[in-house]
Amino acid sequence: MVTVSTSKVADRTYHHGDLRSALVEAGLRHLESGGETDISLRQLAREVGVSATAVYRHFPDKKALLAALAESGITRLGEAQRIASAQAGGGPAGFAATGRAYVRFALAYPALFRLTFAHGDHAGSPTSSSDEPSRMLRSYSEQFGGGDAERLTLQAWAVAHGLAMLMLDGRLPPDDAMIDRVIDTKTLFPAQPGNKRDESP
Amino acid sequence: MVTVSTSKVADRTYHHGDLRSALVEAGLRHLESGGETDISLRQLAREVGVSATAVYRHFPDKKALLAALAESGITRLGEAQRIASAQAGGGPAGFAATGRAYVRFALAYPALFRLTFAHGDHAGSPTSSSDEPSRMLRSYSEQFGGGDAERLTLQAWAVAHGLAMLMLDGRLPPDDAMIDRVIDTKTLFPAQPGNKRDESP
DNA sequence: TCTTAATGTTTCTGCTGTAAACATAGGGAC
DNA sequence: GTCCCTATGTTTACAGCAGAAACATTAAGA
Repeated sequence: MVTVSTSKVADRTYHHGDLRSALVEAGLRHLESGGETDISLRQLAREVGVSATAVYRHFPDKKALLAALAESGITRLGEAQRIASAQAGGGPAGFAATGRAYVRFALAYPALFRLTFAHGDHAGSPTSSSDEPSRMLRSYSEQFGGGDAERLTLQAWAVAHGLAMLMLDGRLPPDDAMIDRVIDTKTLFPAQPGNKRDESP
Repeated sequence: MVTVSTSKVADRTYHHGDLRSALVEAGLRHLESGGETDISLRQLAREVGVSATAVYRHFPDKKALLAALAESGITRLGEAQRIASAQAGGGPAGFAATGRAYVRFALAYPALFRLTFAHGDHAGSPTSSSDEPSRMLRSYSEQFGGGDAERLTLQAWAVAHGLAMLMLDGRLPPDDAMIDRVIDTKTLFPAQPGNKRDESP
């Protein structure tokens, strides 16, 4: 009577199979489910059903795990922005939509958003970054920046990021209408033809 | 041979004298001296020369101590902004100066700045706050907001805060010239007479 | 002088990240 | 088929943390 295990799922074998992915998934679940920023390696390991120190076979330290999670955060943010941009039909409205999506993403996944911006490896301005949020921002700014694309890039990013952080930190109420009012095409980049703020009726 | 102590200073008595202030001062020293956000109660207590749990006679928990430190942070930020505003001679230039001072303060005292915005008790927008940074922001926005003061308040705050956070988190280089370029009177609130961005020569 | 309230200390619990030594399995070389 | 190597687990241990509970000391007022 041999206890050969032919079932290949949930078998509690000595080796987990794909612990790295499991840890990242557990971490994401944790981050998405609540506003709690703190993540405990041991807790994560417990949830995955593995000893605390097993984590170190896949990540040199906690920071590395967090960095992996942060990467997922950027990806998801990019998806949200791409969808918002498309729904707005591109153009100046699309640009504004990516900004609003940025803030709404932060409010929807506070912990993930915080982590994303606290633990990115990534050095350098969006001028040199290749992640999707940066690329979209750069692209739109070049379209509507009117000779000073970089300034627009920075201002647009700063407004969205600042609004997001202030709302996350309870400095401003997480008001949806307020997002629309602050991230406004007309007042934020009025340099475009047909988009001037001084046009009188 | 009585060991009566008549000296009233640095006597290592059982009772510290003013432990609460000493803890806050030690905390501030800690926050100002480096970029490290983490503060340990025990370390603070050690520096002050007192047992770890003595802290709890003056603060219900760690959060409360951090909140006290955060309050100091707001005060100092306000001072920096008031000076900058005065040096710029008030007006639109003064407004921009408060914004730049905001970002420079963040870069100069990263840990203190972070703490200030992470652990403020304070609920509500700057519309209702009475701290000096909020009052200055409100006042300037009403002067130059041109009918939509609240929007200007929010946008100005968001730009400064966003830029500060992005630089603190290593997303943008802490470039002094970049601060000047992003927080720019002409492009950020162009609604003022004599301050239009579209005036052709 | 005696009592009491404020403020400090010791001791303890349960949590954390992580280092070191050991255990187990799966796959390739013989 | 057997043997050994390597990847990936576990156990154990350490130091540091926040905070609760019980006890000690002191200053001030009745």
